[in-house]
Amino acid sequence: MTPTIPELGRFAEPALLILVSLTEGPRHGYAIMTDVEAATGRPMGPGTLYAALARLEERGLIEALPAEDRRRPYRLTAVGEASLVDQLEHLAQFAALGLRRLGATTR
Amino acid sequence: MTPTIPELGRFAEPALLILVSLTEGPRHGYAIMTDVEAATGRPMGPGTLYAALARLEERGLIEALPAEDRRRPYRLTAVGEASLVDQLEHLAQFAALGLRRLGATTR
DNA sequence: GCGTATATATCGCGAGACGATATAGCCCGT
DNA sequence: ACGGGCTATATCGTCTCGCGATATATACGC
Repeated sequence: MTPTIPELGRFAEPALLILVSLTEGPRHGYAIMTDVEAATGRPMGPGTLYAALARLEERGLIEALPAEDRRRPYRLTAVGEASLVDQLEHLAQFAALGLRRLGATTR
Repeated sequence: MTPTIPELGRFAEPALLILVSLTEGPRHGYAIMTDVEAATGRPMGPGTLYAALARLEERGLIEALPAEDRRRPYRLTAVGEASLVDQLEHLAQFAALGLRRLGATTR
């Protein structure tokens, strides 16, 4: 695996999907759910969603905004955005490396 | 998350690292371990490694070759390679989408 | 008023990531 | 020849996490 990819670590699926969804602006849980489902085809159940949201907030990657109606919107923190950029860059490099190795052309 | 990414599912970290490592040819467990560690910086312990190998073999993504010395080499199956291409392509698309959203330039 | 969509919360199972530990053969230096 | 470090695999236990199921409540349309 010749070229070095630093810090390729723990890219948890649902968490990343949530963070990317939040790049379009603040959103509450249910909106993220439908958004992600629309984008990926696979539904993300509430168990997965709210658990991941709680973890992300706890770790300071997202933060809660004052609730409107019964909606509890979240937005990316600076840390969250930086972390997302970082992870996506590693991910992109890793995927590119693998595909290069396989001789496949990135569509 | 406007553009649709079908089947963005379960991109398990260690499993993918193993599969990518095996694209360079058949390798036994320990070689994969050191290879991955060299490439990523972070060591993958034997617990993670051999458990993941067992799962990958069980699912037909890799297969064992006749043992040389005390080494038990594995190689990618056709299914494994196809699956890897598939996952890496989705991963690349996803990462690209996210980075585009963030307005970041891929280094 | 009844069903459906919106919205969040919580529990529990099972899979998996990962550190720790065990075992054993091999190679090298002294 | 022996001791230490590298090669190589196996296994156990824990903790995290993904995810389905379920519960609850409000709002909207028919």
